[in-house]
Amino acid sequence: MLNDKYESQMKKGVLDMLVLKLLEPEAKYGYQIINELKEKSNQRFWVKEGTLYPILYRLEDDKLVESKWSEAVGKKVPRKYYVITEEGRMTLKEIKALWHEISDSIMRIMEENGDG
Amino acid sequence: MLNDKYESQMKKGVLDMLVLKLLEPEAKYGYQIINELKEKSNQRFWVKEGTLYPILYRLEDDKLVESKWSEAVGKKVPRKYYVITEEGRMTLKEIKALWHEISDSIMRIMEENGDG
DNA sequence: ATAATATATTTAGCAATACTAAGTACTTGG
DNA sequence: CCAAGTACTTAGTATTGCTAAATATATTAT
Repeated sequence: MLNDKYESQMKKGVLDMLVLKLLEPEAKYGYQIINELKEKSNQRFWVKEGTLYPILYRLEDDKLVESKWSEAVGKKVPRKYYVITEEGRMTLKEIKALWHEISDSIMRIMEENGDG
Repeated sequence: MLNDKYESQMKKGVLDMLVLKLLEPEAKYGYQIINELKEKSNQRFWVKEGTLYPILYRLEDDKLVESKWSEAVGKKVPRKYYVITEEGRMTLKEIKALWHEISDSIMRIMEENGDG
């Protein structure tokens, strides 16, 4: 399907932003982020692990998040929690502003009448 | 600059849509499309030739546009005009709807308060 | 005339990122 | 015991926007 191609391209760049946004209120682990993304977007951002984890590693390389393994409480599977950094919060604000500017630009062009 | 990276990623997928949109009212040639994109987006979509022409070739491969060289009127530089096809018009509608859905999804997540 | 700028298209190669697919490993329910 | 769910990792691919340069003609300035 042609639309699938456009859909995955349109997601580029915004996934980082969405992940940072989900981490804004509190630290979360990978699997949890995947599920929240899926739910909050009505299944539109249904990313596989192979999509999310590389994003998290990138954000960590860029110092926008930090990770900490959970203490072994009981017999739980270990979880790697991601915490947004101060730099991450500032970057999130910038990316968000950027996204609004770009989508406003797109909207202006797309809603224009042919004779405008 | 970190933002430049996000900006070019965020443009992915939407440039095809914008080009189709500009071709909707009438046939245009490459250079003209570049200038209109630049003007109508307040210089935000200031694409280089190496960005636009491959997009046009792709759209042509996908049968969404057709191209015709201009007749040699006087001593004008030859121009290759791109004409949107019927399939292109239908696809434009679909991509536009898709873009609205995706950007609405993004908006919903981004404007959410931390407490849910 | 000559040089510089604008118009106009083409192409090679790079970097970033979403995707598929598979693998590892532990826990829980039937 | 076996299947399904949880949780993380990694290899490899395709797409696409970008840089950069090459080609060629037309117009404007010196």
